Amino acid sequence: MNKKVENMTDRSDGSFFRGHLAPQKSEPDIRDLFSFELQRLAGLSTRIAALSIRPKYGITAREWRALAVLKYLGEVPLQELAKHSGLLKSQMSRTVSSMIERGYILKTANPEDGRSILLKLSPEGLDLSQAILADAFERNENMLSTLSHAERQILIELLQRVGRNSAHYFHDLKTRASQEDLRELDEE
Amino acid sequence: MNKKVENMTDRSDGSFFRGHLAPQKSEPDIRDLFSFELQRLAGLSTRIAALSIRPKYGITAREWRALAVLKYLGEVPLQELAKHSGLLKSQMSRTVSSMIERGYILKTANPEDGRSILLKLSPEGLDLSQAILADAFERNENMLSTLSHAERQILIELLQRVGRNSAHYFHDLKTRASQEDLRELDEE
DNA sequence: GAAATTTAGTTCATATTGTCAACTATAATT
DNA sequence: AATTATAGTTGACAATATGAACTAAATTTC
Repeated sequence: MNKKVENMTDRSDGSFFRGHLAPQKSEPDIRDLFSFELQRLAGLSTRIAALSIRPKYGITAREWRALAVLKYLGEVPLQELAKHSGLLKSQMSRTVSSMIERGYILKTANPEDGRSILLKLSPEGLDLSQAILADAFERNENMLSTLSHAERQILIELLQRVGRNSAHYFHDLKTRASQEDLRELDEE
Repeated sequence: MNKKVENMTDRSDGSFFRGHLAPQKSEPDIRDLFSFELQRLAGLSTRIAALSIRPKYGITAREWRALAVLKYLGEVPLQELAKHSGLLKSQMSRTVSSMIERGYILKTANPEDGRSILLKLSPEGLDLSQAILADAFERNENMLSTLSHAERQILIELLQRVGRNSAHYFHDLKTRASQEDLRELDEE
């Protein structure tokens, strides 16, 4: 739960504390940027995952992610799966059809909507996703081993909150952008 | 519609590891995985950045990152710049040569090593990186607006620690992998 | 109830990114 | 001197991302 994090010193300019330089009246620096650190770590995490998943299971990280997401979703249309995985439906469509070919995902017609399909894991897909998930937890354990248990919970919780907040922000940005596009068309 | 899913994205107590809630019966679930949340957020952040940087400055996020990293590094060889940006030297070489063509980065020979080059920002590159950095801080502000300033500090510190720790882990993994490759060769 | 609009999914085209190996030219080691 | 290692560049290719065109089936509108 999320209260215990108050009462730390804020810098009034809103920038982050930087471990490497003593900040007095410092200029903006990319090392102070949340998204920079985020991207570097995400890239690292991708490389770590690829190192263990690809050679061992003959599957890409994205394919595996689709399986693992489908595992908790149960049986859903493609669009739903794409949304929860953070992919476009076009990407998900390809990913899924490759997983169907290999027998990890089963596809049935949606009785309630003829345009839609229902996807779920096959028994093989379930086994595979579980096996890889176990590996993934081990990798995460190693990545996070420098943090205490409490710190891990805080980290994940903060990431989730930022994730939800950023999703809203992104949606607003896109909406605003397309409105501006329309205005420009008008002016021409 | 599907009912297996609802109320899972948002657990009311805000805790992440469902194992603590229902330790006995819960199977591993990808939503419990740090790297999953990390990747989703990083993807979002990429899209948000692209939305604001690309159309406005005619530069990709990666190119900009190179400029911004170079800004704090000063004048360094390419390898050094690549390492701090989390890119391979081959990627950085391409990125840099495009930035040189456009006049944002200056390249001089390294007097101490004929193989190496020294890179630094041109005045134009400095201006550009500063302008984009200001935008980036604004974007981050919006992404993080749900957190208190103290929480932001904690988040970035935790990310930095995990980043350092994961870099070591990755290095170990790679070393181990190539040793295994060697063993296999021996056995043949 | 026919026409127009919207939606789910597939496919195509294209751009970007990531990875690795070959290649050059220097430098360092033996 | 010969070998080996390193810095950077380049080529080839796989993976990823984005958007738009297309189909078929809903849904809405008149």
